[in-house]
Amino acid sequence: MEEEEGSSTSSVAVPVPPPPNKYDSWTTDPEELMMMMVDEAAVQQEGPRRRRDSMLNKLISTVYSGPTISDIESALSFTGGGDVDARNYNNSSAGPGALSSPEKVLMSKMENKYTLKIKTCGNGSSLAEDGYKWRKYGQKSIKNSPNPRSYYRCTNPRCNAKKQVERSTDEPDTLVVTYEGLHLHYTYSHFLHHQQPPPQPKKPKLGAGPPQQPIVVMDDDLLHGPAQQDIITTGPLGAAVMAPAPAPPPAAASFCYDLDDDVPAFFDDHDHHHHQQQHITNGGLLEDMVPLLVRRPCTTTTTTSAGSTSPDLSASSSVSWNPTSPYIDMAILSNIF
DNA sequence: CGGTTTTGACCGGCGC
DNA sequence: GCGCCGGTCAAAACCG
Repeated sequence: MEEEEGSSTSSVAVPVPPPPNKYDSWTTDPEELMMMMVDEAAVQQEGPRRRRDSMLNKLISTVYSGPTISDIESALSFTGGGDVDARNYNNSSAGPGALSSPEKVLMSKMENKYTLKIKTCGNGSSLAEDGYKWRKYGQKSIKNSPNPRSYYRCTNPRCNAKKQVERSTDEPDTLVVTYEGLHLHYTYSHFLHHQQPPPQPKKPKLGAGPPQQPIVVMDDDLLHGPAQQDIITTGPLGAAVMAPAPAPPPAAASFCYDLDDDVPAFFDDHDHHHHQQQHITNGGLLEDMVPLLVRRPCTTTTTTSAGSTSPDLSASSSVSWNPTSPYIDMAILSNIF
C-alpha cells in the first residue's frame, strides 16, 4: 500500500470514543452539536438528562450512524496522530494546556489533514464524491506516480477546505483522497431529510471529482456486491485507520447521491427507482472530518416519495426540531467568528 | 452567460 | 545558487 506523507500504514480499529463531555467548549462532534442545538431549542428545558440522551442518541442514529469526529480523532491519536494534532480540537476533557479558545481550536482544525483511501466500484465508479461541491483548481503529475493528482477547493467562498485526489498506483481501483482545512459553513438541513433545498438558479456541475468519477448511487447492489467499499482514513503520519465500510443497510434503506443535484440522500427501496429523494444540502463541519463516505448508511429507515412525504424522524425520537431554526448555523458561526 | 475544468506558468520549500 | 518537486494561479476552453 502506498503511503501519503511517508509513513507506514497500520490498520487499527476505530476506538470507541469516550462519552462526550458537556458543551463547555467549541465542538464539531455531531452529537455535541445536536446536544447544543436541542439545548437551545428546548430553551433550557429541564428534564432527566439520561432520558434526553437516549432520545438524542436515537435521533442522531437516525441521521448519522457513522464514526464521529471523536472516533476519527481517537483513531488518529491512537495511531500517532502527530504534529497536526487532531487530538487537540474538541478535546474538552484535556487538562491544562489544552486548546480552549475557538481561535486556537480553529487554527488547529485548519492545520488538520487526513486521507481517505477509497476503493472504487468495479465498474469504475467510486465514492470519492463526498457530498461537498468542489472546484478543481489544478492537476499535477506526481513523480514516480503514473496517475496525476487533482486539486480541489470547496466552492463555498468562505470555506478554505481543500482536497487532493489521486488514484493509487498499487491499487488502480483505489482513490487516495486527502482532505485539508476546515469547512467554514454549515447547513442545518444537513440533518434533515424532509426539507427541500432552495431552488438553485443553476444546477452545479457534477464533475467535482476526477473526470472518471461518476456520481455514485450506493444502493443495495453495490452494498451487497463484491464492490463494497473499504474506506481507510489515514492520519497525519500516514497511519491508516479502518473506518467501518458502509454496512449493508436494512432491507428497506439505501443511501445514494442524488444523480441530479449531487447531494446525498436517503431513500427506501420502494422509491428506489423514482430518484425523487429528499435532499440534504451540502456542507457542514461534520464532513470536514467525517465525509459522508465514512458514514454508514442510515441504520434506521428513512422514507421519501414523490417529494411530499417526509422521513419520519419523530418515529425514532420524540424530540422535535424546527427545520427553520437557525440554531446550528448560529452556534457554529458564533464560535467561529 | 456564469460556473467549472483544463493546463501551462509561476512560486516557494527543500535538498544538494 | 541551482534544480527538482509539489502546490497554486490564472487565462482560455468548455459546458449546460
